[in-house]
Amino acid sequence: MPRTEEQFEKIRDKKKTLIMETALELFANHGYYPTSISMIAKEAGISKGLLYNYFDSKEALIQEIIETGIEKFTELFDTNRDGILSCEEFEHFVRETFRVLNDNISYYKLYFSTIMQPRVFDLIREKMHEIIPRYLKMLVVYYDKLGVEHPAQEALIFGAVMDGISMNYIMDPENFPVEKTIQSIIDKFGHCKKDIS
Amino acid sequence: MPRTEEQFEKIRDKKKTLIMETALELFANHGYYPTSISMIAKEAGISKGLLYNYFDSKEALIQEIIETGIEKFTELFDTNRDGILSCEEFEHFVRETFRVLNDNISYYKLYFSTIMQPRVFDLIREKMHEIIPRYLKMLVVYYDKLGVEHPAQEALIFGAVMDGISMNYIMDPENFPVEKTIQSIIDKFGHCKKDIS
Amino acid sequence: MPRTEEQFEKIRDKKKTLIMETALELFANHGYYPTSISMIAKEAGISKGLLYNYFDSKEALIQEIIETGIEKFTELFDTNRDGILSCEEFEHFVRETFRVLNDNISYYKLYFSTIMQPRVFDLIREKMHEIIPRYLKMLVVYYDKLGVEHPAQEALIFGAVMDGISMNYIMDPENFPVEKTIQSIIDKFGHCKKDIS
Amino acid sequence: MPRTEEQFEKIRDKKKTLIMETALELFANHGYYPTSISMIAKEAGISKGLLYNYFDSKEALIQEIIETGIEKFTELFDTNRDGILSCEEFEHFVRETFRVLNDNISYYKLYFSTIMQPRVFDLIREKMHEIIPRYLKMLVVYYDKLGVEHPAQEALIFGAVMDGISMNYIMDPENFPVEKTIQSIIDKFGHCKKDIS
DNA sequence: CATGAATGAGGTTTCATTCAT
DNA sequence: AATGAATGAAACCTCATTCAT
Repeated sequence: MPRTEEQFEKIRDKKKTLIMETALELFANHGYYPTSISMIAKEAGISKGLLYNYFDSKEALIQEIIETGIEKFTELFDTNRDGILSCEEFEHFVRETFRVLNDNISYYKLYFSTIMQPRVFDLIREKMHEIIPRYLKMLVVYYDKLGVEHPAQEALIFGAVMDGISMNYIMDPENFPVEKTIQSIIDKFGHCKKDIS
Repeated sequence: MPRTEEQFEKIRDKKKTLIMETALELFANHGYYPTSISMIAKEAGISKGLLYNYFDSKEALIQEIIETGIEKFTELFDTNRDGILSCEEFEHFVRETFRVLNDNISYYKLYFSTIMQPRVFDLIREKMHEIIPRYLKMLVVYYDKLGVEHPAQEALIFGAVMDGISMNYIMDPENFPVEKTIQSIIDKFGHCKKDIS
Repeated sequence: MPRTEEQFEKIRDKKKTLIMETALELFANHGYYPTSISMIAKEAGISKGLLYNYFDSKEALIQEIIETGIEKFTELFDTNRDGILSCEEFEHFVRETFRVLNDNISYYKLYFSTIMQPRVFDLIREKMHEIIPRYLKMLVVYYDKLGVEHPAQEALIFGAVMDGISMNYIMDPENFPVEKTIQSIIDKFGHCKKDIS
Repeated sequence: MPRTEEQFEKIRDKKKTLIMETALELFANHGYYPTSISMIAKEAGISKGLLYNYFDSKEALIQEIIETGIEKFTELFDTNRDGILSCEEFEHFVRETFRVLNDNISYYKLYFSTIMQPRVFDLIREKMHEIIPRYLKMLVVYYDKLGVEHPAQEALIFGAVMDGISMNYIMDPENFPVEKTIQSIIDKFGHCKKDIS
């Protein structure tokens, strides 16, 4: 009995996911260039040829890995969000960031090791230029609503701050003072009136 | 008549500097792995062989480039500093950071593109583990003196924030709101009493 | 449809043998260092890259060639031999040595050109230290049984003599007086009572 | 006061000897190919350039080293010898061989590591073809005079035997049974009537 | 869908040799 | 006589990619 179309697709999806996850792990821990296609294939338990059945090139592979990660990230933050952020949601946003980082350590290791590499960044430049403004705009609106003086600049600074915090968290999650940082960030960049109770 | 020792030393110093500067530029703009020894040699106008007269390997080259940069950085910040920071000096520290970044854009491009790459970071791990604690300690003392509640954590967070700020500045110096950021950082992380005048 | 495991193994075995035989010939006739991987690949009709698919390095290649030869040699002499040599077997041993040399001229050219080269000998030192004592012991027992005065020393000398004979034979097999040498060796180092008929 | 011609020549000779001895040591212990000109110059405490002032090439260097050794060897054995060997002189010849080997371990290490290497042997082939027959002839005459049946073949065999003995002695002089070997060789290859006393 | 042998361009590195000083 | 910076050819080796099966 031949497999149905769906079954085939399921197999393909599974293999593709396997390859991407294996590659992500290796890219994150050894770096993009030092990780060879051979290593990935061996680690995933498949042949090099099969890998090329799923990805046109090593570049296409990392591109898809990073883009998928970005999409997952945006999905998480776009749920029920129309671009308008409340004070509670700001706190949620910060907390959620740490949760997402923590759930995808390898991915963000790769992300930060890659984001500043010219050749690799070229592969995702467009995607980034499409995503980032959305978040910035959201923050600008937020700051504007709260009466912050230079909302665009404040948004930029906040973004930069979150980058640094995330990078440092990723480098050594065990010893990073998550809770204190969240409080600090909210206090300093949330611009919310504190409850006097 | 052979050249004198000094003449040779002068030649060596000049060539070594030339090689390092050329390599830095290329590493910064293309990345470490995509930059080949051939490219560096051609750009520097020397033969591949000569490069190996000055550096044992490509790794040794980037290692020396990064370490030299770190040393230059520490020299700048270590002058007349016994580890005790005043409020004015804190502001100076933040301002100076931007100046140093701006004067060494290529170097910091390389630094950030490299710092998260496992293989490359291995080459400078020790150096880093020797430098970073010095700065953290200085900040901890500073915060402690000002009565900040968790000085060590605050220092870590401030360090992470400066990383993110620096990285974003380096990626696009033209459009980064330097002055506003400096103010913001000092306000939020300086913990100094503001003059009411 | 992919090739079966056996098909792959067959291909690998064949190629590996081809490479080793080609390399042996070149190493023997030009020397180890003057023979480049390129020469071997070209002579074998394959790409350089493929050679590295079979051998990790040039050193690994010569190592395997020499070790394989040593193993073949020991196999020949270990058949039906429990370490006890009779007078007839001593003669057989000497004769067989010439036959083996003659059947593997290239190999022994390589062997003798290599055995005294420090770097190369390092690669097979262990193997040699494992093989040689076995043969010496056999000879010691043999001489001891025949009542020779210093059997260990006699064995050493005989070994040295056979080395020299073999080396000279290899250098110019055509003009070497094989039969006379065999007789001479047996007479002088066999220590057997001659038949008086 | 300018140096005299002789003084210059003396300096030249001294330097040349220094280079040759340094090179011999390194060639013997590391091999010809693995020893670089740089290593030799550094070890001898001179510049690479100066070395080329004395030797046209690396090949010329080893060639001169080996040829000088051969000449020294023939000088030793040619003194007061018109090609006629007595029984006592045969013994002397064997003993002398060990003494010469022992006094020039490095040289013979190099000699044996080199003699079978095609490229290197080419450099001294002529010299060898000029020397060896002289010794063979001397031995042939010797054996002929003693009534040995196939003097030419016996001479060849004896030469081969001495090669093997020498090689083994050089590889591990400490543990080689010199005295016993000398006796053994004289007994077996001297063909002298033993004194019955 | 799946394999891994095979390729070839290009990478890093070495080193005998030259040459300006 | 002496230096060592400089060259360039050629060495060893890697690896993304292709392809016959």
